[in-house]
Amino acid sequence: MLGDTFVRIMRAAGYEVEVQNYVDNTGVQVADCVVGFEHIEHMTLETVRALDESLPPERPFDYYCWDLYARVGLFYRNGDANAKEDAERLRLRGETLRVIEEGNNPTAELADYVATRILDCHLTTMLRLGIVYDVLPRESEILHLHFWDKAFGRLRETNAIRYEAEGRNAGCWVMPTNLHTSTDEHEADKIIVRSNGTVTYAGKDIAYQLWKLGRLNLDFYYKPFRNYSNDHVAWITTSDVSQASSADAPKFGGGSKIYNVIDSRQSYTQDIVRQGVAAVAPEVGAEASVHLSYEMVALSPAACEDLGIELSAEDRARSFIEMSGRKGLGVKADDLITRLEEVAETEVSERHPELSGKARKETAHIIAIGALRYFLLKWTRTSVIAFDFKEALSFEGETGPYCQYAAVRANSIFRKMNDKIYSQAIQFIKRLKETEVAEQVKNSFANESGDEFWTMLTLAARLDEAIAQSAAQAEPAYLAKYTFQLARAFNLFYHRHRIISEEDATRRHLLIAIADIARGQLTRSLATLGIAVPERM
RNA sequence: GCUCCCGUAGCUCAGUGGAUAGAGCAUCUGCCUUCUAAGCAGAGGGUCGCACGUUCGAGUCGUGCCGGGGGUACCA
Repeated sequence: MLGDTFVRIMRAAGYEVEVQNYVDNTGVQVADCVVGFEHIEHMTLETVRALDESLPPERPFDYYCWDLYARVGLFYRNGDANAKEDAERLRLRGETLRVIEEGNNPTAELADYVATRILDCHLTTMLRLGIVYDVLPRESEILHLHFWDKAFGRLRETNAIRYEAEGRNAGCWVMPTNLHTSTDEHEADKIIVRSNGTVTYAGKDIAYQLWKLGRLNLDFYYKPFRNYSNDHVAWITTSDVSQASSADAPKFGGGSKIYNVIDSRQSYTQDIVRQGVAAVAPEVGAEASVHLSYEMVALSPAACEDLGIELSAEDRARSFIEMSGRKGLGVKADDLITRLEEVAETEVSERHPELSGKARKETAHIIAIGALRYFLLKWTRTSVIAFDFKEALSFEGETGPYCQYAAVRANSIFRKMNDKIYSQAIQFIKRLKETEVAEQVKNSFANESGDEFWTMLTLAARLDEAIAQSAAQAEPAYLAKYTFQLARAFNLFYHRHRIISEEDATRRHLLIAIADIARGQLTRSLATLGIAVPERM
């Protein structure tokens, strides 16, 4: 949500932006799902595929894997959530990870199926929120197309990493760093290549970021993955030349600046990655790679209760509880969106019984997405979001629907206004430079409403400034706050002035012009946040 | 230990060195014969964690302390 909105803001500010979604298809989470299928359920690619096809639409493959992943967490602990992980069972993960990385074996094929299906589900969920991607670089290609090998060579040449022959990290390639000092418990150096020869995420991300900056002189092969519309396809990387249609794909990567939208808990890893990138490509330096970090979305104690999760007395006293996929502790985006849509539909049906079922659903969807997007965007990136159902499902006060409502009210003025009154106002405003007209306007601004007019107009005029500032600070919350202020100002303006029925013609022309400007700016501001305005609400 | 972030109204949070520190929620009180009340107006509620410093001026910058959280994995 943060990344998508930042993209919209950057584009609105005039930048050319490419949207990538990194597909970590050789990582531990995929490996764990595969361990679940192979060693708990004793399934193969064929039976997993059959299972997938038999799943009901309300509990699709990603839901199944969410549950399975939590079961694997228990499996590693021999069924006791509080026990230590069993070293023997944990070895299954390591072996699975290694075999996946190696490729060309049944386990790797199963992993590929699982990762691809999860990705497909993920894109569908994101599309509900209005989020789309340009390219989906897969971690497996970073390895198979030798991105890593090349980056590895450069890291060695520049002495950014060194081989440890002995000690705790014997057999590993590590990157020395002074980002923090070492203790008995914690080594200062970061392991880039494990003693079994596999590469850590940090290593793969260094290679990936070098490609993103056009500093690797290698490229992926591409094939279409998802058709959003006729002119927008999300391309996925492949190492299989025969399947690729790279010639039809746009040119990806090679950016001058990259924003890596990653949880602040990964800031240490990102610092390491940036250090590695800067060592290999000193000409672009560390500034070219920005860690666009954000604090986590956690659960409020009340939300845990709503989810039926029992909390210790200690946890209940906390302001938030961290989500955990491994513990199955979290809110699934699809569930939340569906719930928001249901609540919105109830409201829409009450207010607009005349609308068709289809129109109600469409309106409810727009409101639900507006509510969710604003709810997640109103917090600054450094603030932990303690997710609360009551707050997230609220449509009043500082919310997306409040802002949408202001725009809907504005539009409804113009829907009810007859064309003649509107065109009169437009003609009048066009003649502003004429002395006589200017004099009339000046008089209208001179009375007690003048200040209100100016407040509304100057605030509306600051949209571009708000977008520029939001882009410069990489802080979507700034634009969210501005949008709310603009909506609030319009609601007050709407309340204070009758527009269509205003009898003083000059005053009416001005009210119409101001309302027209306000609704235009509000609509643009909302669109930049990825929030649409429904016909009615 | 080291390191990063947070501490502002009952709660959740904004706040770009500059005016009397602001929103939303919650509580209380008003306002629908009108372009939509998912709205508007009003009331109460503050030692901006503490101390010292820089400055004409500090919620904002610096130093130290106190409290909370994250990271410091051969996870990501």
